[in-house]
Amino acid sequence: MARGAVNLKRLSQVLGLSPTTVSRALNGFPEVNEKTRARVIEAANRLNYRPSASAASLATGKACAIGHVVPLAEHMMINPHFSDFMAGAGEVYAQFGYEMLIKVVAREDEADVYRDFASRSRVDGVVVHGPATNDPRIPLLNSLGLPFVVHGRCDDLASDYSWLDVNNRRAFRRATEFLFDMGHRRIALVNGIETMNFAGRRRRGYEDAHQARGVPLDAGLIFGADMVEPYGHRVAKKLLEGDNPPTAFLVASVLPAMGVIRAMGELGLKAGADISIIAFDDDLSFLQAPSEGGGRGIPFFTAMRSSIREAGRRAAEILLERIDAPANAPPRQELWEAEFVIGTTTGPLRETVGRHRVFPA
Amino acid sequence: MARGAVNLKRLSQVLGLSPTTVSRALNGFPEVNEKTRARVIEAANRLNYRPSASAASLATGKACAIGHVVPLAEHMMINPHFSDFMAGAGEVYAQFGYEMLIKVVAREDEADVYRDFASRSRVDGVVVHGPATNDPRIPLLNSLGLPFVVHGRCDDLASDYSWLDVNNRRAFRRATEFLFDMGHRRIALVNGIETMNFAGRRRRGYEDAHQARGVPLDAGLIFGADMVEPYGHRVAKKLLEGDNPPTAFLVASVLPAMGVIRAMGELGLKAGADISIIAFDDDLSFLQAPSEGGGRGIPFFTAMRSSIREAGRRAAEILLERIDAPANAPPRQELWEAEFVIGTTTGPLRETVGRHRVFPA
DNA sequence: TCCCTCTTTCAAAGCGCTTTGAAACTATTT
DNA sequence: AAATAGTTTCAAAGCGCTTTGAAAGAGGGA
Repeated sequence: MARGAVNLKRLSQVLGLSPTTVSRALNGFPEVNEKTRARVIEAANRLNYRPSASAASLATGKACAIGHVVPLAEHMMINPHFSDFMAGAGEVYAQFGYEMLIKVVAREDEADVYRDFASRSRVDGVVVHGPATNDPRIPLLNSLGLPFVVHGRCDDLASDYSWLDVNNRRAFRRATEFLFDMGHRRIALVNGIETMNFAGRRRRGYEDAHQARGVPLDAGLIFGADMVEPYGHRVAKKLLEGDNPPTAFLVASVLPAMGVIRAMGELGLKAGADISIIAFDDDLSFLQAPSEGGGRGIPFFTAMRSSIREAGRRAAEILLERIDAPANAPPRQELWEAEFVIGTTTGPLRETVGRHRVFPA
Repeated sequence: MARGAVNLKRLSQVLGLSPTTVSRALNGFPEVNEKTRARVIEAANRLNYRPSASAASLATGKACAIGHVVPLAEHMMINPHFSDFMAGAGEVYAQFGYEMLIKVVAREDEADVYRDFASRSRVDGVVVHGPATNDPRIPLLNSLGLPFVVHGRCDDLASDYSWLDVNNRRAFRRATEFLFDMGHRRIALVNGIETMNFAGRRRRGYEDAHQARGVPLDAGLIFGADMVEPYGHRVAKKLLEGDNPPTAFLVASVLPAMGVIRAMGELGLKAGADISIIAFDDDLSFLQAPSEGGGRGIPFFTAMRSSIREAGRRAAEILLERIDAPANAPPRQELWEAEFVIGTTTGPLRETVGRHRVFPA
């Protein structure tokens, strides 16, 4: 405690009341006279009284904090997708008087951190990021009795835990079919890392569409890696300079999609006219131009869009709800549909798509 | 505390020792027999004992947590620069057993949060992000007695507080002179928001170079906004389509620099050959291609480079050091020089830079 | 007036840890 | 054997809050 800060004892002395009454008055208990309560609140504000967090935690057993574990690894590092999610969650925490506790650790230490969170009662719950198939964290957290919510899902038999996810499979199926409808047949899939569960679903959606339309899959058009800008650039450059290039790209994030755009720029190709691109758009805040006059202009990318920030908000709400709910409450599971927005990066198939074409006059 | 978790009392009963001795044994006090200590540690591991965080905080007055306040506003939201910094800081915290506590609040509530942090002793120190000129947070934190370190500086008379900053002025002067040396005379400055202190310094560096070389400034070439991708795109498009376009761009971050690249691609211009670009590169992790074979390849952007993640690490170290240091210890101040790396986006001035040029064969 | 109920306040006992000051035990010296 | 010093352990008192169970005060009915 900062030196000289006023604590409950001192405040109650000043008021000529017992600590009990003061505590109750401030915490909204009904059995305290409204006149007394007003007096207490006034004095608390005047003396700038704030209850010690650790003392309150110790007494109540509640930490009023939510933990987020961030793997230190290269992939799934603190990336823009992640931090936008956090920003959304943080808003909700602040609103409900919770703290957000972030721990950056090597992946192999993640389980330890959860155990630590649970037994040291540092947090009341955690958000699980980037679930893999059959992620060991779910059974661990269940056995620890620590409330949690998963951003994403672990497998199709969404079993006994709460999650919030986007219907990635349907979104990618729909986007693929949209490109088919535009006449495209060779569509590159620039996917995220396939160990991440959501990437697998996206691929399945892409495959679903091919199967439904009877278009054969070409393994040479499917890629998976961290969703960073240079990845998109590298893949696009390689494909577009190679033989039999694709006429469209389906990209897992706007970051690699920007890389694809860059590669096309270098080759003199124009998005929409020469090559079509659809990106999954998490509505990342740092890519949005400050809205001039309110509404958003016509989007650049044709995209499957779902705000990851909004997902962060909702995940936080679900978690707080579960923390207050009885332990046997049924898990909450939400599947969101991505919005499909048409921007400037898609167009009908052109007859001749050569490489190093002269820029159209 | 999780139900059934073993606490100090239980552990000491099991061992047949007093809580005092067990606590001292685990905390490395010298006055405990090494044999006893070994026995205690073994039992603690076996029973999976972990001291309660809040109880320890309450008893010691130390929170073992560092606070970061993130304004909810549009600019200086959780952006990639910010989160890379956090990742670096988080590594250091984890290493020293500290927690990172993040609070997302509206800017006008920031002072309240600091007061709260201090009087509720939730954190032992804070990191101040994005200082403005004469930032009110510095006197506030000083008066609260809460240790802090500033990422950046508030004014040139770097007074009585600890900070870590990059020599932005020199970096931008040097980059501008580099472009002058290449023959460029009309150089656009795509700066960050000028209320941020660092943006002012960058502008001054740009102006220094002009003055030193006797090149007149053109206010029509200077811009300031949030460092997002569409900003660079918008400015570049406007300038390059206008009369008397610049031949080079000096950009405050790789994000808007990517926007500039995109605009150039749309106009059929090639970076380096047609237009030169130098960006300030914070070494953002999500823009780095995974290093194949260890070393980093030839960089795309010619850039002033300084790892913001490394800055996060160092800032955390400085803060932890200050927390342990006596209150009257002199502040720590570090000024880093940015590295200048030559990539593919700069080249000598071309005679004729038209617009909508045909892509070179 | 007395008794009963309802409202309002309080004293005291934790929550689980650290830390002070003292006690018990050992080893060394007189 | 007694005194001294050094080592090792402990009982007890907090840290600042919440919460239980009880006491005091107020109001109403007999």
